[in-house]
Amino acid sequence: MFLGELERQVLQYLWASPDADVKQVHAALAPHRESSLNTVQSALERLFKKGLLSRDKKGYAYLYRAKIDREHLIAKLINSVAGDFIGQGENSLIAAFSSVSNELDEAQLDQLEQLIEVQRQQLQKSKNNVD
Amino acid sequence: MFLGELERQVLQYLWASPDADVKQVHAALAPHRESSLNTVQSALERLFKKGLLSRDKKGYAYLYRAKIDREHLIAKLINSVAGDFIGQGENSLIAAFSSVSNELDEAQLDQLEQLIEVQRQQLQKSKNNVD
DNA sequence: CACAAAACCGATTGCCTGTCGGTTTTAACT
DNA sequence: AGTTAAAACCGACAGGCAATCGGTTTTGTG
Repeated sequence: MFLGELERQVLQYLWASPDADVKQVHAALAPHRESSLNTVQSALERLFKKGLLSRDKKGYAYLYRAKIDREHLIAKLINSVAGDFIGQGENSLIAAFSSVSNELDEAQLDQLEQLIEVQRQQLQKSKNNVD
Repeated sequence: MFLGELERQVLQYLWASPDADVKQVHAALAPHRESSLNTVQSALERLFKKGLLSRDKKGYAYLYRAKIDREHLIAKLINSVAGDFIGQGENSLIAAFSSVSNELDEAQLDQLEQLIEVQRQQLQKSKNNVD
């Protein structure tokens, strides 16, 4: 999967301001980019067709929302670029982690271990909920 | 940065068999893909222009080598797709890690911590070499 | 039902990969 | 040095996708 510059900006805006219509998105992007309203409309439609946005009619216009949050999208993108280089047997995510890990310094490794600890607690919690 | 299918296959081959000329690469890819020799040549040239390969003349032909190993390339790609969504202040790599970490199970977290440990030792070693 | 607002469609541009034929360069051999 | 075959290089074209936007159709509302 690949996203263009405008599509990324649209997504960023919708993460910050969900349930926006085309005019709002266009207005918000106007300072940074001189795209016509139709152009923004097209980007919204493309993202919708890609399954990244959902929408509901409200009066005349559609209100758009991101169907996926930033973290999950980044995870998907990482999986996508890494998966192209990693065999089916291997676990892409772990392989990707290992690809990056040898560029990290000690402080970053500390941060990482904290993230792992958080995720461990998360898993423990959902386990308890199932019990 | 984005790589096409043929470019990826070429890279994969060169990682396994460095210092190959066009004919070798073409021969190696032939079973999987029916590209002409010129097509493979173009892919090699494009990768060279992108800075991903180096080359030296040996007789008639150039011998190509990957300038970057698989792990570093994946790391670069991750940085590239993640960086588009992450502000300049933030550390893209850590942010990317955190994006993926909430999809990992306990076994994978264990693997990750091992990787971190390995990297810690790596850092310790290079520190000693400097001393 | 009329009409304005928004959605939708189609065409165009630009960029990139893959494709390859044909020409130019060049290494090697006599 | 000249010939020649091998390989590099150049240019063109197709296909796909994002961005662009004008113009037409659909549609919600008074």
